[in-house]
Amino acid sequence: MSIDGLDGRLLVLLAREPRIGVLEASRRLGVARGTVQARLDRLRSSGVIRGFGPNVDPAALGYPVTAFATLEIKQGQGADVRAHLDTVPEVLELHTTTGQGDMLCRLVARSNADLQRVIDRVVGFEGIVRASTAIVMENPVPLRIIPLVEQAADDHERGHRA
Amino acid sequence: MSIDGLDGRLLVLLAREPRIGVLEASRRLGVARGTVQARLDRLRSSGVIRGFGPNVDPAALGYPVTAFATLEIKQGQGADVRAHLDTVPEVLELHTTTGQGDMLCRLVARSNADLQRVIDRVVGFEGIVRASTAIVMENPVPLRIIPLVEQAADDHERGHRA
DNA sequence: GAATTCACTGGGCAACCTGTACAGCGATGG
DNA sequence: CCATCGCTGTACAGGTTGCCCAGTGAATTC
Repeated sequence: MSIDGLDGRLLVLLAREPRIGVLEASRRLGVARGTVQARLDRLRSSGVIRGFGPNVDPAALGYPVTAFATLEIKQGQGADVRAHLDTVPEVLELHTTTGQGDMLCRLVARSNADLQRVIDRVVGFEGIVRASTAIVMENPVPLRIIPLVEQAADDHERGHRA
Repeated sequence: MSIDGLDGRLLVLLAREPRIGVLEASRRLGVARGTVQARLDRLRSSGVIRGFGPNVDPAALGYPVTAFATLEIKQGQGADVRAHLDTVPEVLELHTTTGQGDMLCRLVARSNADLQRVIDRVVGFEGIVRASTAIVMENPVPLRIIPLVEQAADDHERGHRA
């Protein structure tokens, strides 16, 4: 699946002003409404757009502290550890990785003190050998996708022109 | 800012079925439409809901490889490095952290080979002393917020009942 | 070269939803 | 006891959605 310039502009538009509807988007993009509708359907069914879930800010929920924990897992305990971490609400995401650690997870907590409780809960589990935590101080680049979308669209255009 | 049970149910509902409107949400929650509207306004203006941007899947855009890079920065070069990384589309997010590394960033690439190009571009910059990269193999817990929302709502309810 | 396929356009329709406003009502708190 | 606050139920106008269609142009196929 790849996207063309119109898809790219549509995605950027939606990312910047999520509240606009299909009609308004078609006006902004200078195409017919049906076109926008068809593009959106295609982007959704092809999986490029997973959904339009609300972006909830953990800090506003009372969890202003974010941290990343690298976990080392005892051989063969991977599945158990995954299941365990899945039950901890403060674990916002979990990845298994190559490298010295075996897993990397993103945590949030109510305070630095509370982070200790979260970490204890995370690592207090048979199968986790060691954990090293890095507390997030600043977030200079918040999770974003627009630059990548623009690049993907550009690549496609260039490919056609070439 | 904290949320009560109704806010929690509303957020969960929106997370599960983002396409439903205010009217449908009010029907599901068993409250008046105006109530849902007021709650939504409050959640938005208080920052709990940042927006409703589309969730774009980098893999579907042609970037199926994800990696986390820990960067060590030369003293005083932080701002320059941030500005540099901000210009790299494959850098999806960047955090400054405590711990042995100074920064942690999430990268995507078109392939493992392409990841080398991305990393070269990321670290090919005056001010970055060392980088260690962990490639993501699996993502057992994708970025989520619902469990935390439920816990925050429960906490609030319990606080009132107590 | 001709036929076919495909995406986009521009239009129309009924049904629905949104934004906004208002009065009534019960609970909360001073 | 009174005022405030949030929720309910209702109403209205306007915009939007989902869906349909025929026509056009360009690219693909035979």
